[in-house]
Amino acid sequence: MIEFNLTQIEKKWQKAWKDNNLFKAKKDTNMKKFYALEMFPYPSGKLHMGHVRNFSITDAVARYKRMTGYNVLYPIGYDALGLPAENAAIKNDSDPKSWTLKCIEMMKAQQESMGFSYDMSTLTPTCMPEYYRWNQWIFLKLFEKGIAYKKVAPINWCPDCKTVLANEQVEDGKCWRCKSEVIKKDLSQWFFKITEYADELLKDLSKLEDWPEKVKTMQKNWIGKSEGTEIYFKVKDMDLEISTFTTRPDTIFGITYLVFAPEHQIVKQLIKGTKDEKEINKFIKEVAKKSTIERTAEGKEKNGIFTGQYFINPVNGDECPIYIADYAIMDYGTGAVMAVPAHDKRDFAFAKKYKLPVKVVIQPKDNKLDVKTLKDAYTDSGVLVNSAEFDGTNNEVAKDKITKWLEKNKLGKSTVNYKLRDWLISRQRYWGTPIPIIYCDDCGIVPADENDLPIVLPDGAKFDGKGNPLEKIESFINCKCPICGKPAKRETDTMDTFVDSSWYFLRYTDNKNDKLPFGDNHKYWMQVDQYIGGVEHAILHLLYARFFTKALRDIGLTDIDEPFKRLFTQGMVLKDGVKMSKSIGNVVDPGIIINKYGADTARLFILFAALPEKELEWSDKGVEASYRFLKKVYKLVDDNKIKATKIDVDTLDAKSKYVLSLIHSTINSVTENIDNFRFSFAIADIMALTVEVQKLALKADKNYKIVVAEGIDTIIKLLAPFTPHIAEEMWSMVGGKGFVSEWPVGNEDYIDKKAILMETFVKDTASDVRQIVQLIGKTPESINIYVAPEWKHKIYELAKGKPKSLIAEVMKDTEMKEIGAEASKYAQSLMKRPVFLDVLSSDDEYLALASGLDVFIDEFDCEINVIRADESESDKSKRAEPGKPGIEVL
RNA sequence: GCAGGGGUCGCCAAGCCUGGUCAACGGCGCUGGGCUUAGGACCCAGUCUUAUAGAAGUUCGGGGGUUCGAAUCCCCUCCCCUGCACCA
Repeated sequence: MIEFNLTQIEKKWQKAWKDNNLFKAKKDTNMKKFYALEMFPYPSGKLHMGHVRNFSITDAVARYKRMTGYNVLYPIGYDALGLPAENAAIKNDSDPKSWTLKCIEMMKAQQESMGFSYDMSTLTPTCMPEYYRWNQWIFLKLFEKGIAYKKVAPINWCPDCKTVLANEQVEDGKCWRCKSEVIKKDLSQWFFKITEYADELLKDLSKLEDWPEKVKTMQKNWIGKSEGTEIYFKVKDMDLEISTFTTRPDTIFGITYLVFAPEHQIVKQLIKGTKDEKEINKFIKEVAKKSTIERTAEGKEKNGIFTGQYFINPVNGDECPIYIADYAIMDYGTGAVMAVPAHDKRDFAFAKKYKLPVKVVIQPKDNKLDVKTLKDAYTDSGVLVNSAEFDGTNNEVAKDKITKWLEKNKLGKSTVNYKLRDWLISRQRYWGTPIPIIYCDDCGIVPADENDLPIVLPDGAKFDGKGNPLEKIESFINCKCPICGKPAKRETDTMDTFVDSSWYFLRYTDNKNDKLPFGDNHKYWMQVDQYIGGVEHAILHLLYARFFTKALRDIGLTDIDEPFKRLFTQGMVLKDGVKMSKSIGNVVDPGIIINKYGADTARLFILFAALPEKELEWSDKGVEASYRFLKKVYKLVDDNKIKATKIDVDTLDAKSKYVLSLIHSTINSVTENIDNFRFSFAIADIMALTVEVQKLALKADKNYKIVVAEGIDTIIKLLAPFTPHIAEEMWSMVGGKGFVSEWPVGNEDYIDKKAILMETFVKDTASDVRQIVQLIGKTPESINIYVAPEWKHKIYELAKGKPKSLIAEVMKDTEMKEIGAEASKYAQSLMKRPVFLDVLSSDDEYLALASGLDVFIDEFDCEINVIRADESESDKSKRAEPGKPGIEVL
């Protein structure tokens, strides 16, 4: 057995690719382009299997597209700013920059060892001023436009660490690092006005035809558009108006109380001076203490308290109590909810708990609701009752009618509400893009001068985990006001790292530009033709990136309004049925796999073991199978170092004709499968072809060699997108010039259905013969094969495309529909043999078998006699008897 | 609760859109054999049940329907995963 050192081969070709600068995107904008992009990784320093899968898929696409003549841009980059680096710095008493850069080097080395075909010239980590200065530049433009703005907002604040925490960093209401209780705090924060784009972001989802439905749905839900009505209520005996939002204005006559979110500003005025003020404030404090997660986790139990105040329902003059309840949230709608217990499940539950009245205003068509027996809210449609002039109206119609009535009487208006909220980009952290804003005592909030960019993160920060290090660096904070020139203070908040990833794909098209974030070059490259990454980014990153593209369009930088033409979300990598994770301890280190089996093996396994969008179950056995396959191909090429030449089909015999057919039909199927992201099918096809070519290669005849060469040539090319290193190596072994660069095209003239038919005959017979030979354990001297005319059913290949019409004919002839079940059986019996046999003349069939038999002569080196069973009466006795496979070995 | 995706012959996993080449691709595993001192590797065959068989039977979560014919279409139902979740 031949030994081959895959790791050595891989190193050799990685160097060759690098030396030849093979993957640099070309400047020629006349070429058809393809922009392949993977979601750039956070530089943790180590690749995990998820990365390897992501990149292997993208690389296969990029390589395939290059081979089919596209000018491909396949960039590399790192999402290099962010918390982990800062935490590492705190832990190791170092600084985030050197830690990050070190990690990038390690990660890049691993990516190189996988042989991904990046255009290395695009590499710009987002932590470099050359990149983040453009974050600042864009911020200034967005500030000018009013898209970036500052407002006071409640955030999670850790009093010990003196910093904001992301929701994910709050565990059970406590800081994940120091375990002290996190408090809600109002802080002045920077936002991007993504809500202004809510409608467009929603509408344009329909443009994204090649996005997974799942992702589009998730975004749609996240934006959460809901059309409804804003209704105003007057507080009894007070000069206060309450605004509420509802999608059910049709139930307005059924209101029996109203709830406020505890944080609602009006609440203070409402309870001021009332006898229960203290108690109510206590309740509010308790709710505020709970984290959002805690508050919503229970799900069922609703808590509230009566304010002592009443409001007036304008449609009927009812006076109803005003409550404060934890199930009302400040972030949605107006923070106040009109409660209709009879027709809303939450209101119903709350009303039952606090013994509030329930009033039915919608009756279903079939049965009548009775307040006394009502077990839960009725939320379906029906006809209005107890609703004055609207009685008898269908509730869907009433929604509109009542809203119009409210509008006419200035008691409300139709409105649209979104769940989407503005994007809070302020971070009280060091390792992010400094927000280019200056605070001047005289001029107020002043944007930094564009010419002063970049505002660079200062060195010498101390990372002690207490607050934002930037706040302690005087040289950074102190500056001059760009307007009046007086001493002023710099903003110390930095930007959320999602800002970096919201437009990096644009920077890649023009990453050396020092005048603008990107230039005209992007017009040629954008949109990203294929974006590939994990589904975990379905909302945040992908929504931000879409928003950013639109915002950049509105500040005149581009005409594009959707960045990613096709999105592909790959499945997770599992081990033992669960996600690979450190805590479970089932992580497989890609580095170890690469060292042991080589990058090509890892890539092949990952692409072969599951369809890319499905979950991938890691299997060591599977990896070994992939390795064996590569070894097998390598041996095949090593044994047959011949160059492909032109083929004259007429000179070929049946066997080689068959293999030639298979070669070209495989080219077609592999091409189709890659186009449809079915890499595992494509690879299975290549494997099947390899087996056939290998068998043919065992023959000594020159005739075969031509086809074997063609097969090898094809296999190398087809494998190149998946296992590029070994493909290059084999390409050079057969004397190929340069690098594997051309995708093969299936030649229809070579695809010979008859040849395939012959093969199926031979294959069937061969398996029988082989078995007998193996049973005997010795090479036979002579083999007799008796062929019954109806012998083989496997002539479907030739009948391809015909069965349906044939069946139709049969059905017509026998008027099957009327005969019923009997006919069904009849049709089936017809379909199984006679019908298809008619497609072929029996001579063809016979010839097919006969001409395929040279295989045996070669394989067993014995005499073969083919006896056609129907040649004469006497031969019928020699027809295959039960127990014999129609073959006699002498 | 809402939304999305699934349940296929030991395991992984195709097929379903466009119903009949489906007992159902491929990989793994297992069994037998060839080759070998042996093992590994490699090669061949088998791997739902019955059967001498190229035959038949019973299968694609469960139930029902449409059809001459259903893994595939329709309805109901059970189970699993994923996302969002007291969104008014």
